[in-house]
Amino acid sequence: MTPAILIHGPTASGKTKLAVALAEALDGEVVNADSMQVYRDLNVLTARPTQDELDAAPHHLFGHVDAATRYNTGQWLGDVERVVADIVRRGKVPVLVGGTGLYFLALIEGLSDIPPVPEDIRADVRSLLQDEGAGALRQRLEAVDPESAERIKGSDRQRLSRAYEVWLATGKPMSAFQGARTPPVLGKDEWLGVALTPNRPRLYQRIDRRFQGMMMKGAMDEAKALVARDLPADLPAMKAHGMPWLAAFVRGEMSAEAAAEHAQRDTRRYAKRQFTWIGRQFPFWPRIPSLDLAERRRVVLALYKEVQRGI
RNA sequence: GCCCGGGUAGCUCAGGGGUAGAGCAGCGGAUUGAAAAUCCGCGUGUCGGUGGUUCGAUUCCGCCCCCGGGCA
Repeated sequence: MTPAILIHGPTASGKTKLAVALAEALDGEVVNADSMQVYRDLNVLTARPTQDELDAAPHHLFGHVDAATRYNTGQWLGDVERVVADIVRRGKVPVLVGGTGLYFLALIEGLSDIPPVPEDIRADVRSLLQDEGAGALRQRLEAVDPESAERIKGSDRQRLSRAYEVWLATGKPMSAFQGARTPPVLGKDEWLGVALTPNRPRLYQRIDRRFQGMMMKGAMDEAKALVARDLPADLPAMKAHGMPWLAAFVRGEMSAEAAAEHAQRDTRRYAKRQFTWIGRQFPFWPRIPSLDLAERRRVVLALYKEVQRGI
């Protein structure tokens, strides 16, 4: 098949521009691999591609989910499998781009084959966590799935919840599922992964400036509209960088300046975690430290040619 | 020029003759359907400079430099 290109890198590293440039050069189509850019209600705030960029090449899985939905890795994997298959069938090059490392990991290594957990069970566990706390949830989990409980550190509410949900839904410990994985959407020779790794101080500067730019492009209106929907605060979409703080500003609980500072700080911290992820999970993906678009494009196209020759 | 006050971590500051803390920022790590999430861990330092007193000075003394305020 036509090999796909996977572009990963910390937030504000210029992934979108590079993806569009590559799609144009290779007659490709851009596919979103970012957990927040899927939400329709979040455009400016998640730095989705601009109209010009959308016009330059076909785009998929951007803004196709409502903010009220609890979208997740499994759903994305299903969506992306369908989209990539279609792109390949039409003889185009899939260019997957995004900041969500877990999505890429699932894409190339598969996920444990765990049946979907019904929403009512998930809601039960959420309220259990709310009422009893992480410690109690851990105790419950220890009783039914000691192996997972052992593996999950501290009061990691999310992983404790997930493991307990799986047990409630399937009657089996999550650890029993984790030995095997679903076949990956992209096999070993079907993709080229590259990681954008700009200098950190410069990236932090870009993050801070980009947020200012978002504010000028209507981020506040976007936040207001989302707040007006009065959705549960624990929805993924409500946790997009800046949303909790802008929401606090909208409610009159915080100054705009403080909200901006918090949003920028959260984003910087996220970029730091992304660096860790790239370093540890994708140690063999070629690094591209340059911030220059033409240089990046040249490097990736050269790598891509090598991959094509190898197939 | 004179008189005060201050120069300690990236920032705001505490401390005080036995080479130093706190908050924020930051750094390292984990990561299997919430992942822009969630969690674990870590003070990162010529205590402005230079002489002196002292067994020992970031701390006390002298001089110098810088910042703020006051008087001229």
